[in-house]
Amino acid sequence: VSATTRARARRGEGAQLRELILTAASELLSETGREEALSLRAVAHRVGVTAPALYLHFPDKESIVEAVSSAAFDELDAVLASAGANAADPLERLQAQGCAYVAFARARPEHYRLMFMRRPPTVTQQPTDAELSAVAGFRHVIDTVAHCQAVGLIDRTETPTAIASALWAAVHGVAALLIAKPHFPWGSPDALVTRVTRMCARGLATR
Amino acid sequence: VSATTRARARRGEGAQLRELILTAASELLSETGREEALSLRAVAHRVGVTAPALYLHFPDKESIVEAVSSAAFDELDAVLASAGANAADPLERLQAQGCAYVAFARARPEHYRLMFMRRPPTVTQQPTDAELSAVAGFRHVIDTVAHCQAVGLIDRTETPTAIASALWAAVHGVAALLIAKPHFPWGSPDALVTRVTRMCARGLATR
DNA sequence: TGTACATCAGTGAACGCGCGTTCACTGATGTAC
DNA sequence: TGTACATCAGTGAACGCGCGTTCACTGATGTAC
Repeated sequence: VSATTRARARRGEGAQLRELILTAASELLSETGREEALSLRAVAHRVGVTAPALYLHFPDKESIVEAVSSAAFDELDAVLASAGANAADPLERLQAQGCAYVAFARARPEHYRLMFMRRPPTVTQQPTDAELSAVAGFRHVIDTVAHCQAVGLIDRTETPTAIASALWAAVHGVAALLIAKPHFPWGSPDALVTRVTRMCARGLATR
Repeated sequence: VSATTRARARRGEGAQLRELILTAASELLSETGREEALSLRAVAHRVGVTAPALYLHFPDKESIVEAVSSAAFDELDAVLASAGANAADPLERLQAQGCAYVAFARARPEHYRLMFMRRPPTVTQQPTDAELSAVAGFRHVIDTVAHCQAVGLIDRTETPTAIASALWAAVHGVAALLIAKPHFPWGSPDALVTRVTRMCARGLATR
């Protein structure tokens, strides 16, 4: 919202602007909670620069959005990597990862929308950077599932990837509904997320 | 896409246009798969009328969108009401309802987006018609859960509504992910949905 | 040490576009006398 | 049975808006001689 003009960068330091653009875009997304608020003019204004200056670092708007999304995927990756690190057993760790996932989504709802709720590009193309990062974060869940299977907490009739996909879908559902229907009478969001993760854990556990 | 002009309605029959508008809007959504394609001009053109004519029946664009969404909620309600009617037991019926839910979402992805993945209005207002319809459809799931509890298939430590919410979240996750990330290597979508519903059913079932 | 010059990091104005919406109007259809 | 009139179901042109993007430019900064 501040409108002061940024001092021009020195020779060779133009690349600083790139980071400032991404930060501004990300903050704009968090603060307004509306993807449409992320216009080139708004981003540029927040940085203290004019809109065409953004083209010095990005070929078009879409690539700015994708860079923001990609950074958010990295963040989620870190969250999942550390979640439940000190859990008593891997099945508990799995639940902790589920809770952390939803917490991330609720903390950054508009980023989460960008990451997981956007309309896919109509052209069937290569996986984007963002999609690859998604897979990277997903890896932590697959590993935990495999660990559960290794110690006999989950049986081995299905692959870790298949099981992790099912879990992902379930927690994504919680995250997405809480974001899209915040006024729905869920009772407490925390209760919903623990209920779902517990239901999943029970459904997977060996008897 | 056809451009022929529609014959003007006779006196007193202007209300026919309302239905035509809703049908056109709904078809446009299905065919293009893009909410942005649903512009007043596009809808009007498809009906064979000029854009201002839409204001004869709707105060603004938003109320057209909401009417389309509301109709879709009614459809989903019907789907859930009849799904798994001939299941062997209520727990199986619950799974059938889950599958039917996802099938609906996949058959009408853009309608599903409107219903469940849209940004909520910033003003915290009364529940919309659409939201009330959502509750109506949700009722069928709550009933099935209650039935399961009545016959001892699910234990009674939690309320039917709480359990149904958890189930809704889980299947919503499947639907939403399949819509938003269709190119992700899920394996077969059907496999994913049965895996999730089975996991949930097992997680809820009494031992 | 001074000066001409290339380069870099931007600016400012403008473009075309599609959008929701408004407004004054028109012309066929039915009604009253 | 004929005619004036009100009403209804639209039309056509225009509005202002914000958007992504382009383009010619400027002026400070560093470099070569």
